Amino acid sequence: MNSADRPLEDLPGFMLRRAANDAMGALADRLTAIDLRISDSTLLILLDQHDALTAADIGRKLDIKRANMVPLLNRLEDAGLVARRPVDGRSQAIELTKDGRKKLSEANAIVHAFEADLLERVPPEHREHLLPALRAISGID
Amino acid sequence: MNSADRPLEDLPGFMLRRAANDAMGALADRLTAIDLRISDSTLLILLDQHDALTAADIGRKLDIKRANMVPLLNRLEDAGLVARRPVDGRSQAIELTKDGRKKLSEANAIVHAFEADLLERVPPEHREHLLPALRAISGID
DNA sequence: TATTGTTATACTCTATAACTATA
DNA sequence: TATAGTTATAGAGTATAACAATA
Repeated sequence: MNSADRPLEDLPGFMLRRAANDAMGALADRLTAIDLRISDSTLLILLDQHDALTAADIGRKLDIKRANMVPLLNRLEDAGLVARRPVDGRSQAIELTKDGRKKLSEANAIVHAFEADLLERVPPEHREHLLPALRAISGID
Repeated sequence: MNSADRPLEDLPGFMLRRAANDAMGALADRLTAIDLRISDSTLLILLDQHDALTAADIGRKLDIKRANMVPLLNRLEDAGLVARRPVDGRSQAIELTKDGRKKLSEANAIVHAFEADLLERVPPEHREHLLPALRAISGID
Protein backbone atom coordinates (compact mmCIF):
# COMPACT_ATOMS: atom_id res chain seq x y z
CA MET A 1 0.00 0.00 0.00
CA ASN A 2 1.45 3.27 -1.10
CA SER A 3 -0.36 6.08 0.65
CA ALA A 4 1.42 8.68 -1.48
CA ASP A 5 -0.75 7.68 -4.42
CA ARG A 6 -4.25 8.99 -4.86
CA PRO A 7 -7.11 6.53 -4.95
CA LEU A 8 -8.59 5.81 -8.35
CA GLU A 9 -11.64 7.90 -7.54
CA ASP A 10 -9.40 10.98 -7.40
CA LEU A 11 -8.03 10.51 -10.90
CA PRO A 12 -9.98 12.53 -13.50
CA GLY A 13 -9.04 10.12 -16.28
CA PHE A 14 -10.28 7.10 -14.39
CA MET A 15 -13.50 8.84 -13.42
CA LEU A 16 -13.95 10.09 -16.98
CA ARG A 17 -13.83 6.53 -18.19
CA ARG A 18 -16.18 5.31 -15.51
CA ALA A 19 -18.67 8.15 -15.99
CA ALA A 20 -18.71 7.62 -19.75
CA ASN A 21 -19.14 3.86 -19.39
CA ASP A 22 -21.98 4.24 -16.89
CA ALA A 23 -23.73 6.95 -18.87
CA MET A 24 -23.38 5.22 -22.22
CA GLY A 25 -24.58 1.95 -20.76
CA ALA A 26 -27.71 3.70 -19.54
CA LEU A 27 -28.27 5.41 -22.88
CA ALA A 28 -27.76 2.17 -24.77
CA ASP A 29 -30.39 0.54 -22.58
CA ARG A 30 -32.90 3.26 -23.35
CA LEU A 31 -32.21 3.09 -27.07
CA THR A 32 -32.94 -0.63 -27.25
CA ALA A 33 -36.61 0.39 -26.94
CA ILE A 34 -36.41 1.70 -30.51
CA ASP A 35 -33.86 -0.85 -31.74
CA LEU A 36 -31.01 1.59 -32.12
CA ARG A 37 -27.44 1.59 -30.91
CA ILE A 38 -25.74 4.74 -29.70
CA SER A 39 -23.78 5.06 -32.93
CA ASP A 40 -27.00 4.67 -34.90
CA SER A 41 -28.74 7.47 -33.03
CA THR A 42 -25.66 9.67 -33.31
CA LEU A 43 -25.54 9.14 -37.05
CA LEU A 44 -29.23 9.93 -37.48
CA ILE A 45 -28.90 13.12 -35.44
CA LEU A 46 -25.82 14.15 -37.41
CA LEU A 47 -27.57 13.57 -40.74
CA ASP A 48 -30.42 15.77 -39.56
CA GLN A 49 -28.06 18.64 -38.87
CA HIS A 50 -25.97 18.63 -42.03
CA ASP A 51 -26.95 18.40 -45.64
CA ALA A 52 -25.25 16.14 -48.11
CA LEU A 53 -22.82 14.25 -45.92
CA THR A 54 -20.85 11.47 -47.55
CA ALA A 55 -19.93 8.30 -45.70
CA ALA A 56 -16.38 9.56 -45.33
CA ASP A 57 -17.65 12.88 -43.95
CA ILE A 58 -19.64 11.07 -41.30
CA GLY A 59 -16.67 8.95 -40.37
CA ARG A 60 -14.52 12.00 -39.85
CA LYS A 61 -17.13 13.83 -37.78
CA LEU A 62 -17.88 10.85 -35.56
CA ASP A 63 -14.37 9.44 -35.38
CA ILE A 64 -15.35 6.24 -37.12
CA LYS A 65 -12.88 4.63 -39.52
CA ARG A 66 -14.01 4.27 -43.13
CA ALA A 67 -13.87 0.50 -42.85
CA ASN A 68 -16.18 0.54 -39.85
CA MET A 69 -18.70 2.78 -41.57
CA VAL A 70 -19.63 -0.03 -43.93
CA PRO A 71 -21.38 -2.43 -41.54
CA LEU A 72 -22.93 0.53 -39.70
CA LEU A 73 -24.44 1.95 -42.89
CA ASN A 74 -25.43 -1.51 -44.11
CA ARG A 75 -27.40 -2.07 -40.96
CA LEU A 76 -29.15 1.31 -41.14
CA GLU A 77 -29.84 0.85 -44.83
CA ASP A 78 -31.21 -2.66 -44.26
CA ALA A 79 -33.50 -1.17 -41.61
CA GLY A 80 -34.68 1.35 -44.18
CA LEU A 81 -33.49 4.36 -42.19
CA VAL A 82 -30.89 5.78 -44.58
CA ALA A 83 -30.19 5.55 -48.30
CA ARG A 84 -26.93 5.72 -50.21
CA ARG A 85 -26.91 8.06 -53.21
CA PRO A 86 -23.82 8.28 -55.44
CA VAL A 87 -22.61 11.85 -55.84
CA ASP A 88 -19.67 11.06 -58.08
CA GLY A 89 -17.89 7.94 -59.16
CA ARG A 90 -16.45 7.19 -55.76
CA SER A 91 -18.42 9.13 -53.09
CA GLN A 92 -21.92 8.52 -51.85
CA ALA A 93 -24.21 10.84 -49.98
CA ILE A 94 -26.03 9.31 -47.02
CA GLU A 95 -29.58 10.52 -46.65
CA LEU A 96 -32.37 9.98 -44.16
CA THR A 97 -35.37 8.14 -45.55
CA LYS A 98 -38.91 8.85 -44.49
CA ASP A 99 -38.67 5.99 -41.97
CA GLY A 100 -35.31 7.38 -40.93
CA ARG A 101 -36.82 10.75 -40.09
CA LYS A 102 -39.53 9.07 -38.07
CA LYS A 103 -36.94 7.03 -36.18
CA LEU A 104 -34.88 10.16 -35.71
CA SER A 105 -37.72 11.91 -33.89
CA GLU A 106 -37.99 8.94 -31.55
CA ALA A 107 -34.23 8.95 -31.04
CA ASN A 108 -34.22 12.68 -30.34
CA ALA A 109 -36.86 12.24 -27.65
CA ILE A 110 -34.83 9.53 -25.93
CA VAL A 111 -31.48 11.26 -26.31
CA HIS A 112 -32.64 14.63 -25.09
CA ALA A 113 -34.42 13.11 -22.10
CA PHE A 114 -31.22 11.24 -21.36
CA GLU A 115 -29.11 14.38 -21.65
CA ALA A 116 -31.45 16.24 -19.32
CA ASP A 117 -31.29 13.42 -16.77
CA LEU A 118 -27.52 13.35 -17.06
CA LEU A 119 -27.17 17.06 -16.33
CA GLU A 120 -29.66 16.71 -13.50
CA ARG A 121 -27.28 14.38 -11.72
CA VAL A 122 -24.52 16.99 -11.72
CA PRO A 123 -24.72 19.41 -8.77
CA PRO A 124 -25.78 22.87 -10.01
CA GLU A 125 -22.50 24.56 -9.11
CA HIS A 126 -20.58 22.22 -11.42
CA ARG A 127 -23.16 21.89 -14.16
CA GLU A 128 -22.15 24.72 -16.48
CA HIS A 129 -18.51 23.67 -16.35
CA LEU A 130 -19.03 20.14 -17.61
CA LEU A 131 -19.44 20.78 -21.30
CA PRO A 132 -16.53 23.25 -21.63
CA ALA A 133 -14.26 20.87 -19.74
CA LEU A 134 -15.24 17.91 -21.89
CA ARG A 135 -14.80 19.98 -25.04
CA ALA A 136 -11.34 20.98 -23.96
CA ILE A 137 -10.36 17.38 -23.30
CA SER A 138 -11.63 16.37 -26.73
CA GLY A 139 -9.62 19.11 -28.35
CA ILE A 140 -12.70 21.02 -29.52
CA ASP A 141 -12.32 24.82 -29.52
CA MET B 1 -32.32 19.74 -41.04
CA ASN B 2 -34.00 20.52 -37.78
CA SER B 3 -32.58 23.70 -36.37
CA ALA B 4 -34.48 23.23 -33.11
CA ASP B 5 -32.06 20.47 -32.16
CA ARG B 6 -28.71 21.19 -30.67
CA PRO B 7 -25.59 20.03 -32.48
CA LEU B 8 -23.89 16.97 -31.09
CA GLU B 9 -21.09 19.11 -29.65
CA ASP B 10 -23.62 20.69 -27.30
CA LEU B 11 -24.74 17.39 -25.80
CA PRO B 12 -22.89 16.54 -22.58
CA GLY B 13 -23.43 12.82 -23.08
CA PHE B 14 -22.00 12.85 -26.56
CA MET B 15 -19.03 14.93 -25.49
CA LEU B 16 -18.52 12.73 -22.44
CA ARG B 17 -18.21 9.73 -24.72
CA ARG B 18 -15.91 11.53 -27.10
CA ALA B 19 -13.67 12.93 -24.35
CA ALA B 20 -13.38 9.53 -22.70
CA ASN B 21 -12.60 7.79 -25.98
CA ASP B 22 -9.96 10.35 -26.91
CA ALA B 23 -8.37 10.38 -23.46
CA MET B 24 -8.38 6.60 -23.04
CA GLY B 25 -6.94 6.12 -26.50
CA ALA B 26 -4.07 8.42 -25.57
CA LEU B 27 -3.51 6.65 -22.25
CA ALA B 28 -3.59 3.24 -23.90
CA ASP B 29 -0.92 4.42 -26.34
CA ARG B 30 1.33 5.55 -23.51
CA LEU B 31 0.87 2.30 -21.62
CA THR B 32 1.99 0.18 -24.55
CA ALA B 33 5.51 1.36 -23.68
CA ILE B 34 5.37 -0.89 -20.60
CA ASP B 35 3.15 -3.58 -22.18
CA LEU B 36 0.10 -2.84 -20.09
CA ARG B 37 -3.50 -2.21 -20.97
CA ILE B 38 -5.59 0.36 -19.14
CA SER B 39 -7.40 -2.34 -17.19
CA ASP B 40 -4.03 -3.85 -16.22
CA SER B 41 -2.71 -0.59 -14.85
CA THR B 42 -5.97 0.09 -13.05
CA LEU B 43 -5.85 -3.30 -11.41
CA LEU B 44 -2.23 -2.86 -10.28
CA ILE B 45 -3.01 0.56 -8.81
CA LEU B 46 -6.07 -0.81 -7.05
CA LEU B 47 -4.09 -3.71 -5.56
CA ASP B 48 -1.55 -1.23 -4.23
CA GLN B 49 -4.23 0.69 -2.39
CA HIS B 50 -6.14 -2.15 -0.76
CA ASP B 51 -4.99 -5.16 1.13
CA ALA B 52 -6.29 -8.63 0.53
CA LEU B 53 -8.62 -8.12 -2.39
CA THR B 54 -10.19 -11.21 -3.89
CA ALA B 55 -10.86 -11.55 -7.59
CA ALA B 56 -14.56 -10.91 -6.98
CA ASP B 57 -13.71 -7.79 -4.93
CA ILE B 58 -11.68 -6.38 -7.79
CA GLY B 59 -14.45 -7.09 -10.25
CA ARG B 60 -16.95 -5.19 -8.13
CA LYS B 61 -14.65 -2.21 -7.62
CA LEU B 62 -13.69 -1.93 -11.28
CA ASP B 63 -17.04 -2.92 -12.76
CA ILE B 64 -15.65 -6.03 -14.37
CA LYS B 65 -17.80 -9.15 -14.48
CA ARG B 66 -16.45 -12.21 -12.69
CA ALA B 67 -16.21 -14.12 -15.95
CA ASN B 68 -14.08 -11.38 -17.48
CA MET B 69 -11.72 -11.29 -14.53
CA VAL B 70 -10.38 -14.70 -15.47
CA PRO B 71 -8.51 -13.87 -18.69
CA LEU B 72 -7.39 -10.56 -17.20
CA LEU B 73 -5.86 -12.25 -14.14
CA ASN B 74 -4.44 -15.07 -16.26
CA ARG B 75 -2.59 -12.57 -18.38
CA LEU B 76 -1.19 -10.67 -15.39
CA GLU B 77 -0.27 -13.90 -13.65
CA ASP B 78 1.44 -15.22 -16.79
CA ALA B 79 3.38 -11.97 -16.93
CA GLY B 80 4.44 -12.58 -13.32
CA LEU B 81 2.84 -9.39 -12.03
CA VAL B 82 0.25 -10.86 -9.68
CA ALA B 83 -0.24 -14.14 -7.80
CA ARG B 84 -3.39 -15.97 -6.79
CA ARG B 85 -3.50 -17.14 -3.19
CA PRO B 86 -6.46 -19.18 -1.93
CA VAL B 87 -8.03 -17.66 1.18
CA ASP B 88 -10.74 -20.24 1.62
CA GLY B 89 -12.14 -23.04 -0.44
CA ARG B 90 -13.65 -20.82 -3.08
CA SER B 91 -12.05 -17.34 -2.88
CA GLN B 92 -8.59 -16.29 -3.85
CA ALA B 93 -6.64 -13.22 -2.84
CA ILE B 94 -4.84 -11.43 -5.65
CA GLU B 95 -1.45 -10.08 -4.66
CA LEU B 96 1.23 -8.03 -6.33
CA THR B 97 4.48 -9.89 -6.90
CA LYS B 98 7.87 -8.24 -6.72
CA ASP B 99 7.81 -7.77 -10.49
CA GLY B 100 4.26 -6.49 -10.12
CA ARG B 101 5.35 -3.78 -7.71
CA LYS B 102 8.11 -2.75 -10.09
CA LYS B 103 5.66 -2.60 -12.98
CA LEU B 104 3.27 -0.68 -10.77
CA SER B 105 5.79 2.08 -10.18
CA GLU B 106 6.26 2.41 -13.94
CA ALA B 107 2.50 2.44 -14.42
CA ASN B 108 2.07 5.09 -11.73
CA ALA B 109 4.59 7.34 -13.46
CA ILE B 110 2.77 7.06 -16.78
CA VAL B 111 -0.73 7.35 -15.31
CA HIS B 112 0.03 10.36 -13.15
CA ALA B 113 1.79 12.17 -15.99
CA PHE B 114 -1.24 11.43 -18.12
CA GLU B 115 -3.63 12.71 -15.48
CA ALA B 116 -1.63 15.92 -15.12
CA ASP B 117 -1.63 16.45 -18.89
CA LEU B 118 -5.35 15.78 -18.98
CA LEU B 119 -6.11 18.41 -16.35
CA GLU B 120 -3.74 20.81 -18.07
CA ARG B 121 -5.97 20.76 -21.13
CA VAL B 122 -8.96 21.92 -19.13
CA PRO B 123 -9.16 25.73 -18.77
CA PRO B 124 -8.39 26.72 -15.16
CA GLU B 125 -11.86 28.08 -14.44
CA HIS B 126 -13.41 24.69 -15.19
CA ARG B 127 -10.69 22.48 -13.80
CA GLU B 128 -11.84 22.03 -10.22
CA HIS B 129 -15.36 21.20 -11.36
CA LEU B 130 -14.44 18.25 -13.53
CA LEU B 131 -13.89 15.59 -10.90
CA PRO B 132 -16.99 16.39 -8.83
CA ALA B 133 -19.13 16.43 -11.98
CA LEU B 134 -17.75 13.09 -13.17
CA ARG B 135 -18.22 11.59 -9.72
CA ALA B 136 -21.83 12.71 -9.67
CA ILE B 137 -22.46 11.17 -13.08
CA SER B 138 -20.93 7.89 -11.93
CA GLY B 139 -23.11 7.86 -8.87
CA ILE B 140 -20.20 8.27 -6.46
CA ASP B 141 -20.94 10.35 -3.35
C1' DT C 1 -29.19 -20.79 -1.00
C1' DA C 2 -25.90 -17.50 -2.37
C1' DT C 3 -21.19 -16.82 -3.79
C1' DT C 4 -16.64 -17.90 -6.17
C1' DG C 5 -14.04 -19.14 -9.87
C1' DT C 6 -14.30 -20.99 -14.27
C1' DT C 7 -15.49 -22.25 -19.24
C1' DA C 8 -17.67 -21.33 -23.37
C1' DT C 9 -19.72 -18.21 -26.24
C1' DA C 10 -21.25 -14.10 -28.57
C1' DC C 11 -21.68 -9.29 -29.55
C1' DT C 12 -19.93 -4.58 -30.02
C1' DC C 13 -16.41 -1.42 -31.00
C1' DT C 14 -12.22 -0.52 -32.90
C1' DA C 15 -7.92 -1.02 -35.82
C1' DT C 16 -5.07 -2.42 -39.86
C1' DA C 17 -3.97 -4.04 -44.35
C1' DA C 18 -5.12 -4.62 -48.92
C1' DC C 19 -7.93 -4.11 -52.98
C1' DT C 20 -10.67 -1.56 -56.72
C1' DA C 21 -12.21 2.50 -58.66
C1' DT C 22 -12.16 7.34 -59.12
C1' DA C 23 -10.74 12.46 -58.27
C1' DT D 1 -1.14 10.65 -55.93
C1' DA D 2 -4.68 10.98 -52.78
C1' DT D 3 -9.33 9.72 -51.66
C1' DA D 4 -13.71 6.68 -51.29
C1' DG D 5 -15.80 2.53 -50.48
C1' DT D 6 -15.19 -2.17 -49.56
C1' DT D 7 -13.56 -6.76 -47.68
C1' DA D 8 -11.35 -9.51 -44.45
C1' DT D 9 -9.43 -9.96 -40.16
C1' DA D 10 -7.91 -9.29 -35.50
C1' DG D 11 -7.85 -7.27 -30.98
C1' DA D 12 -10.14 -5.59 -26.94
C1' DG D 13 -14.10 -4.97 -23.89
C1' DT D 14 -18.24 -6.67 -22.38
C1' DA D 15 -22.44 -9.78 -21.66
C1' DT D 16 -24.93 -14.15 -20.52
C1' DA D 17 -25.54 -18.91 -19.35
C1' DA D 18 -24.04 -22.84 -17.17
C1' DC D 19 -21.19 -25.67 -14.11
C1' DA D 20 -18.63 -27.46 -9.84
C1' DA D 21 -17.13 -26.41 -5.37
C1' DT D 22 -17.76 -24.02 -1.22
C1' DA D 23 -19.78 -20.54 2.29
